[in-house]
Amino acid sequence: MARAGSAREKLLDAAFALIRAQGFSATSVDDLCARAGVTKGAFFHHFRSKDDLAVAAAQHWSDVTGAFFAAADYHRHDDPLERVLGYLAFRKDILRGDVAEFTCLVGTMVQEAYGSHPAIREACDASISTHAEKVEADIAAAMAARGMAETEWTARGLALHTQAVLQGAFILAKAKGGADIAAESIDHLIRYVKLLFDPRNDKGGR
Amino acid sequence: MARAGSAREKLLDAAFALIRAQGFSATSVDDLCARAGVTKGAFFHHFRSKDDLAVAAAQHWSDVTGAFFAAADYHRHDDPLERVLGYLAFRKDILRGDVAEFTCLVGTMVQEAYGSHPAIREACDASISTHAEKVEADIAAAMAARGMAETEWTARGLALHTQAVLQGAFILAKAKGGADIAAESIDHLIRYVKLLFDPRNDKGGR
DNA sequence: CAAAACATACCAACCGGTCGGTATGGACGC
DNA sequence: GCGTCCATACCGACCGGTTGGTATGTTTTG
Repeated sequence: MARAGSAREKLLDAAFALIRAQGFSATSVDDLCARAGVTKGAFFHHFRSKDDLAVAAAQHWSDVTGAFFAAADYHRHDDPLERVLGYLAFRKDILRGDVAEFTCLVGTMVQEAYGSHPAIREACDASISTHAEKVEADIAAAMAARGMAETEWTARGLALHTQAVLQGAFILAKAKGGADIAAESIDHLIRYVKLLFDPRNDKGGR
Repeated sequence: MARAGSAREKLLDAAFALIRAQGFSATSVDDLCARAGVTKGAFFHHFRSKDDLAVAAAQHWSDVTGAFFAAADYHRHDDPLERVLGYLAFRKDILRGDVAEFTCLVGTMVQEAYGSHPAIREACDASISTHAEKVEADIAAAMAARGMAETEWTARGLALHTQAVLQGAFILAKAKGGADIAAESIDHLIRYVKLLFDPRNDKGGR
């Protein structure tokens, strides 16, 4: 597809930075072009519309974050539960720098687009769901390894819950202007997962 | 202050509906006036700027939701833990109708405003924090009633975690276009709180 | 009647998007 | 190996409509 360093790549990178910091609507095409160092002509050569850019950015976000998490070393654990807990610890670890540097592009975008831009909503949903499925696989393996068959919750539901906690933690971080409460929320999530898989609480509590 | 049915009230109501559905930036002053059935003159008579409207909307949101939750009947329980669980069950109960009808105004707004509109960020933070403090009071009472002194988590941290889960559940609901996963996430939160207060897991697990 | 509450008319800046054009480079006939 | 052809990548002036905001009335209310 497009070469690295091309206008398309630069516009996508600019979209990551600007939309995460200001939101989608508040980011103009001119803003994106200025940040990417290209002109409007280049923008509309690569993207049919601003909405089209949003969809492409969501897909690119999936690719970039997918590779990022695939390269993380929590996958080394043999025990799938350790991989899940390692994943969550990793998510906590990367809460560094400015808020806009660790928050989620698609989580931010879907809030503005879900009602009026179906294509964007769908692309964001796909990004979140694809990521959740990887977590789900480890959760399901951990359940199977422990013979947990009668839980009143599912691997998929718990995987999506982890994503909800992360997205919510980002909102609190934005509201309070720092990552501290986000980290605390992830600690609660880690504690919850440990409790769920604790033999004393078989069947998921109660 | 302003009478009910006045232009100010109508504009604030319009802000609730439009911003929850489209976000803050995508909602124009003209949109708000049209929805409220007033003119621009009325808008700028009551609010110095669009940002000013956002701050007022966040404060009004605090008032309205504060009264709404104060009137809910989970407060009847004598056991503070039952009040906490009743609160969460209530939050799950009110996930009805369109997504824009049950999601959080300030959670939506702070995503677009945190970096560039400090006054709005602050107003949203105040709204979330004030609400969380009421949950915190019941959590703290429940901990005291059970003599839980050595937990590695605090009442405030858990209260904020409940808000993070709710905000995250809203994002997933927006991404997926329905309330189902939001409800499932709240179920996980309820299960977590029960586990935390389960005597078998004293000291908060591990 | 004075002040508060609204309406009307208007503006400059900015918005997403279009359009005619150029620069580059690879494919292909000869 | 050289000119023709064409697709891709990119440029930047420009357009009509919309934006937040203002200036100046008119109406309502205490």
